[in-house]
This record gives sequence, structure tokens and C-alpha cells, in this order.
Amino acid sequence: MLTNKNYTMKVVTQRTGLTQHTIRVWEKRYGAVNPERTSTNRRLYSEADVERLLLLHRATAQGHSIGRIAPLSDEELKTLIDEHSPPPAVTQPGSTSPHFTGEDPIAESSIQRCLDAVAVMDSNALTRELMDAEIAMGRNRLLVSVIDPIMNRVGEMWSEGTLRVADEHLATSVIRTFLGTMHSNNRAPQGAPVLVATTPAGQWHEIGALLASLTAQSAGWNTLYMGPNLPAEEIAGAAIAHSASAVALSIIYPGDDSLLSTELAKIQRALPDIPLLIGGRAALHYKPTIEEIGAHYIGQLALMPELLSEITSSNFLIDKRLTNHKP
Amino acid sequence: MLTNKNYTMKVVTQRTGLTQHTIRVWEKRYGAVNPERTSTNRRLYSEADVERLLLLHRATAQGHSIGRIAPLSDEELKTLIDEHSPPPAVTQPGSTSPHFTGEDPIAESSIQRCLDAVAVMDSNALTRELMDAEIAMGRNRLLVSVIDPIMNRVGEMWSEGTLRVADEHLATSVIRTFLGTMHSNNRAPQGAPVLVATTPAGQWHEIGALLASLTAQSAGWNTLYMGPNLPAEEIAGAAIAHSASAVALSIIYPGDDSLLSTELAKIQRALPDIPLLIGGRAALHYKPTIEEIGAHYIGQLALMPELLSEITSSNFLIDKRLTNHKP
DNA sequence: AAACAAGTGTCTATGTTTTGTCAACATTTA
DNA sequence: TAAATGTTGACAAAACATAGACACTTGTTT
Repeated sequence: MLTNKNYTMKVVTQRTGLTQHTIRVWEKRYGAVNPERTSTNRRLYSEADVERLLLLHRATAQGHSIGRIAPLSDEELKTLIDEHSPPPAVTQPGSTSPHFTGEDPIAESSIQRCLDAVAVMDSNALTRELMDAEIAMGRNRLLVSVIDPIMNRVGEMWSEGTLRVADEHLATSVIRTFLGTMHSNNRAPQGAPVLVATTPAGQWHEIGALLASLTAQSAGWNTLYMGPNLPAEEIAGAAIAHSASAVALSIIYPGDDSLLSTELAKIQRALPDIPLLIGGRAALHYKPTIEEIGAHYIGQLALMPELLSEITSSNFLIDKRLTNHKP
Repeated sequence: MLTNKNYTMKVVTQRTGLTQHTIRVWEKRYGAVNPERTSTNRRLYSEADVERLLLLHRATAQGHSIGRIAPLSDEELKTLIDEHSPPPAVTQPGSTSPHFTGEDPIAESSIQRCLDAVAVMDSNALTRELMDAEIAMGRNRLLVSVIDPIMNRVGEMWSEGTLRVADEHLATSVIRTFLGTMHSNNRAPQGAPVLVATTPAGQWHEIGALLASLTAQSAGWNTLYMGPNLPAEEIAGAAIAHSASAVALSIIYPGDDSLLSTELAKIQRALPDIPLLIGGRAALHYKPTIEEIGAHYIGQLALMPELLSEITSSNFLIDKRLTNHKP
């Protein structure tokens, strides 16, 4: 018999991303799962139950109706999900839970499984793991607590020599695709503020800029992701052309050249009124320049939403949608 | 027993790209499909229904009128579509494809719409256009007759100065995402030959390598896409680790440096028995090197399938899984 | 040319089914 | 006691169905 671990309702909601209500109603109406009960009538879910609920959640997210798929077996659900080629559905629940401090065992285990997939160069497994994580923890937490840490850790392992270059490349490529797919579902509200996200000339790693763009999107911004390695003039031109409210740049490679500093200065000079957000692993190396030109340094992705809301709530935009703020 | 999967309306719209209205009206007016019904009158489509609707969509996208083609059988529809879309040129080595320009008005108009989307920097429109094109003309033709030409034309316009750098970046990024998504649906057969696709050190543009990887996939290969800018040792290492049957490299940037030549030579030296396929806009510049090390030059993507089948059918591999092969 | 008819995709209006969420209240847990 | 969990019934939004109207194109007839 399997390890008969039992999960409480709370744990299951966290792992599946479903609400208590939904889980119960799926059980009651469609017999989706059959959890055990304690002597006091509390539900106790097995690992298999959780797995099944995850599958059901993914399938419904892909458009299948719960009433129709609930009777299917786990195997059938898997094939159903695998057959579905279109991009991951738009998961936009109104969950604006900003604070995930420190401990996050779920994210941690997800990260571990991702790194395992990277180690054996199984790009399909990595993609699958990311999709699971997106459903289980939502977009925001996926970005901040899974993908950002993974990229950092991969970077560390690469510089330590613990990871082969090929592995790092594979991981980057898969994550790039995943983020790009998330990004393309950008259903931007009309009057939303615009963020231009890119990477300055000479900087080829785009993951950071993509993360910034996605983070801004979930904060309600309209974003324009321009790919990596863009000259200062082009960045400024795009920002002006789309009347951007901010520009986000990611700097990963700690080049010694002063080229980057002059590029940054050039951008700031061309856009004196637009806040410049600069992050990425190597941004620290350019801290003097950043401060000198009055740009904002973003130490970690989790800090970005706050900065964005500062920008919007300052006198830039008077947007009705941003008023409903509950602490 | 057969998996008699049932698809709901929503799923069918996602898979076919048709709207609910259109699907219903095609059923009502022309009897295009005969879905089952649930006890509550909801439509239930089979896999065959979906397939048929896709064919009908593709055929109508080619200009056929729905009323005329709705009564046709699936087989007739397929031949109809095939007639209209000449299998991506270049199948006879004898006739060196005197016709690959203007031969495909549908692809041409699709390209035009894509370029229009690029010109106004509307990444969503570009994505939509690519998805439509995939449905209308199928994966292979999309790659060979739309995306490859687009990238070439964008490159030309960029060097002419007709296109802003920012536009070029945006287009590249969107297409990168699109290809990545196509790529991640890699359902590889077990014993299939393996292709490693990447870009040598110093080459950062990955579209070419992705196109190569996807082309190989639709030729039945199992592919490993490793992202751009990979050092020779890593390429060789990955190829050996996954017992690759071929390695595909894309070269876009015409650097004058001899670095690339030495990289190529290094790869070939490390993989003396594995065919090396080299393509991309700037590959021509390195023709001497390519010939010197005995690699294969791929002038255009459409030539790749032929080369791949030569590789599998020839005795490049003394592999047990190739013994049951009929020449 | 102008008028007409047919073909086709889209839209609106209206009713039914499906499904997620909530309120109210009881019980258990910490 | 406060928080978490359970049950039940009700509700509202989304999805789906039908019927009919409308706009636009195309080809034919007047």
C-alpha cells in the first residue's frame, strides 16, 4: 500500500489551488474524490486524491467542464490534458496576496522538482512541473517564489560549476518559452499604465525582463516586452511611442565595460520624466550609476509590485481601478 | 476499448479556432458535423468531429465556400487542402525549385498581415495571426512558408533601415514564444533518431535553431533544443549524452571573427561520426569552413526534411534500432 | 449599371443548464 | 473563545442552446 499520508482540507486547498467550497461541491455533485473521514467527520485526503484534484483543476482550466470529466479515471485525465496543445489558460483569479515571507515549503518542493528535471535535461518534465506550480500556487507566487529562485540558483550553480552550461541553457530556454506563453495572454485593460520591459544593449539574458513584465501585468499594468539587447535610443523611442509610465530593465551579466553605464545614462536622459526600474543579478554592480541617474534599484522581484503601485498612486494616473485597496 | 472522448463546445472552439456561432450555423445550415447530445441538449463532439471541423476551417481559410465543401468526406477535404497547398516545394532534387516565390498567396497574405502587426508593434495581433496561420495551413507550411520568410524579410528590412530595431526585437520575441510553445508539445516516439539543435558560441539569435528543431520534429525526430550561444564542448557533450543522430546549428550574425570557424571545427572534431547541419542567414559566409569540415549546408529550411531522411536511411548509424529498415 | 438573390459570418434576444460562491448554522480543534 | 471544518440551501454568473435579424460579399438577372 502507498504511504497513507493524510492531508487536511487546508493543505489540499494550498496544493491544488482550489477553494474549499469548490472541492466540497465537486465531491458532492460529481463524486470527484472520496476522501476518508476522521471520527469527527473531517475530511482526510490521500496523496492520490490531491493528485486527482490537481488533474481535474488543470483539465477544467483548459476548458473541459467538470461535470463531464469528473467520472474519468486519472489516466484518462492525463491523456486528456496532454492532448491539449493550446497555450496555458488564462488564470486570473482576483487573488492579490502580496506577502509570502520566507518559508514556503510548497514552492520549495516545486523548485526542487524543477531542478531535478533540469539535471536530467528533461525539458518536458520541467514544463509540466511549471504548469503544475502555476495552478497550485497562482501566477504571482509562481513568478516570485519559484521561477525567480530557480533562475538564481541555476545561475549560482553555473558559476560554481555544479551545473553544466548545457543544463543552464536548457532550463533558460524552457523557462523562456513558459514565460513567453504566460505573457502572450496579456489581456490589458484599456486605460492601464504601460510598462516597457527590456534589456539594455549587450545584455542578452531575457528572463529577468520577462519576469518584470509579467509581474507588472498581474499588477494590472499593460506591458510591452521588447526582447533583450536593445540600444538606448530604441528603448527611449518605444517608451515615448507608447507613452509608458515606467521602464524596466534587467541586468544579468556583470560586464566590466562602461558601455552599460553610458547606455543607462542615455536612457534616463531621453526619458527624464519616466521612472526607470533596474533589477537583475548584476544590477548591484551598477548601483553607483543607478543612483546617480536617479533610477530605482530592485533588489528582488517581490519588491516590484510595491514600487509599481507607488508609481501609479503618485500623481501619474488617476485610475479608478486602483482605488479598491484593502490592506 | 476505444477512448470515446467527448469534447464540449468550449474545447472545440479552442481546438478549431472557430467561434461557437460559426460551429452551430455550420451544423444547422450545412450539416457539417453531427455531434451527439447530452440528456440536457448540450453538444458533445468526438475526436473525429473536431478533426473534421479543423479540415473545414482550413479549407474555408483557403477560399473554399463552406456550402460547397460541407458535404464532402474527410478524405475529399484532405485532398482538397493538399491540392491547394503544394507540399513545401523542393522535393525533387532534379528540379531545383524554380518556384518558391509568390507561389503561395495564402502564405503571402498571412505574411503581410504579420508584418503589419509588427509595424504597429501589436504583439497580440501578431500572435493571433500566427495561430490563425497554423490552423489554416498546418504546421509545416507555417514554418517554411510563413515564419521563415518573415524572419528573412524582417532581417532585410532591419538592415535596410526600413524597420526599427525595436520592431525587429518585438517580432523576434513573439515568434520565439510561439515557436517555443509549438516545440514544447514534443511528443517524441521512443526509438526515433535524436537531433540536437542550438547555436554556436557568440550566436545569440535562436529562431533559426528553433525552426530547425521543429522541422525535425515534424519529420518524426526526437529533438533537443538547447537555446543559443552554446560552446563547442557543450554541444558535443549534449550530442554524445543523448546519442544524437545529427546536430543542427543556426548562424545568423555574420561576425568576421574566426572564433566561429574554430568553434565549428571543434564540434566536428568532437563528433566525427555525427552529421552536422548548418543553416541560417549568415551561414553562407562560412561556406569554406563548412565544406572543409564536411558539414552539410542548408540553404533554406525547405531543404532540411530531405537531408534528415537521407541521414536516417543511410548507414550513418550502426544502431540496433535501424536494423529493421527497408531502403 | 442597377437590382436582386443567395451565401455566409456575426449579432441580439431569450430561455435552460452548469458551476462556483456565499450565507447560515452546527460541530470540532487549538 | 476563536479559528477551522462540515452541511444545506440558495444564488448569480458563465456557458450553452435556439431562433431570427442583419450586414456584407458574390454572382446573376434585369
